[in-house]
Amino acid sequence: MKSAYDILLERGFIAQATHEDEIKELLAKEKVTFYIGFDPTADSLTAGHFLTIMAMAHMQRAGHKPIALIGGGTVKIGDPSGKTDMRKMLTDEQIEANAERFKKQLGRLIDFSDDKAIMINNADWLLKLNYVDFLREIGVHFSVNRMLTADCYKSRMEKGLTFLEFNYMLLQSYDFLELYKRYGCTLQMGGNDQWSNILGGVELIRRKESQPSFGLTFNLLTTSEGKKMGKTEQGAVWLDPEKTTPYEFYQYWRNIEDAKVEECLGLLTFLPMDEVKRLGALQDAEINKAKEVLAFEITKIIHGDEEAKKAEEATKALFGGGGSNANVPHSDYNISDFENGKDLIELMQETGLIPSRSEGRRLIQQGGVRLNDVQEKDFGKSITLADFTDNELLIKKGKKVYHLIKLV
RNA sequence: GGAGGGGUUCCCGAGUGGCCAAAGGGGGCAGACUGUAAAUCUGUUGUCUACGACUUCGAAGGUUCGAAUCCUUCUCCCUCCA
Repeated sequence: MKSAYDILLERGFIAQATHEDEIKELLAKEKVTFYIGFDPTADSLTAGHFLTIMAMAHMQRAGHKPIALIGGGTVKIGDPSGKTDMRKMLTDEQIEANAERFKKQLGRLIDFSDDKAIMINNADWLLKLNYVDFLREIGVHFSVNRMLTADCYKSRMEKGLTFLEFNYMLLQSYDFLELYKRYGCTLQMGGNDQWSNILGGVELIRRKESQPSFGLTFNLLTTSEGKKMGKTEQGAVWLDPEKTTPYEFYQYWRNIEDAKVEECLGLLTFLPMDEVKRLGALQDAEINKAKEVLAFEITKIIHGDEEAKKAEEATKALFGGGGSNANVPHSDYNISDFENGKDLIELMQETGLIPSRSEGRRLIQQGGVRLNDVQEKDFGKSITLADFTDNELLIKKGKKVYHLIKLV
């Protein structure tokens, strides 16, 4: 049987490891307790977190025990790694609310029943630390000189780095030590941007406990241009269906660039690797089939089978190939709303297709709006019942954004 | 604490009295080409009751016929010195 390490390697997760051979051996013969941290900076996890959660799931399936560490304490500091600016400060209430939502979302992907996994918040120990004691016990083991050479601080050396943020590494390292002592956690994993922070913890455990511990990082999802993936023009791709609907979520992955299809299939689905390779090898227009599979599988993992099917159905209806309109993004209106005509731009604004009337005008003038697939060039257009077909009016914005108006 | 330099539209960054709703780039949106891809080209990118009006250049006052530009106070940031 393949070890968890082999699986992660094969699927393309592994970026760096502190002790490759030892970790490989350890994961092959022992049940390992490992942890990944999530700072509750927003009220939902994002597609970026999804990658690490998948790694966690693979590990759990291979028999290891995950600890999902909610960073209720560390979030108050803010990780400067890879950030060009300091983060906004969050209030205690926000942090708590965010942490609650993280818990729910993680619970969907990781099995926390029967002590198969642990979820814990580092606020439990970080918030009661005594400053002087902490400096004497932990701070003494860190060299400022070495910290400053860390890659993750480089960009901040020009823009400025506060002492607050500079301490982030110490706190994360302390977390690892704490989890090591509490649960015998010997492995920390995370995105590759966490490398320095993870190393800090490994070294701290070696110095304080004279014991080995390990770190492993994952490749981050980036576009072929090297930008972070999981972001759209509207912001991040969220795992919360209220922030990013399953349909939008599906569409995001359906529109992934060709070069990333195989990588994403490996990282973000549970499909067997030979299937991943087969799909990834498809060429030209054929690769769209692979993208359909990718979008469906990922949506299924996050939102469940039913929502994935709905998203797929809606996509078929909109982009050709039949299917019913039932699951297309839509708004319900009364017949009376259109009896005297309703301004098209106003309607588009109400459905969220456009943020302002000016935007609507531009869009229409540039030929970016279609009503039931007929281009509309008149920005003063008033929609009446005559514009509906079978009580439905499909508004298309650009090539990919649809909204259905239903009369009820 | 002292000296100096700054805060401009989503971001970076020009602009030192009217020609400024503000150059240029990035990003976004739309059009063309396509495969719901990438790349490329074109247009566009404050708001509105739209050939005009209104609100924007850290904040509040002031000078002026007229201010992003000048003055005053405040505030935040950066650099050098201590």
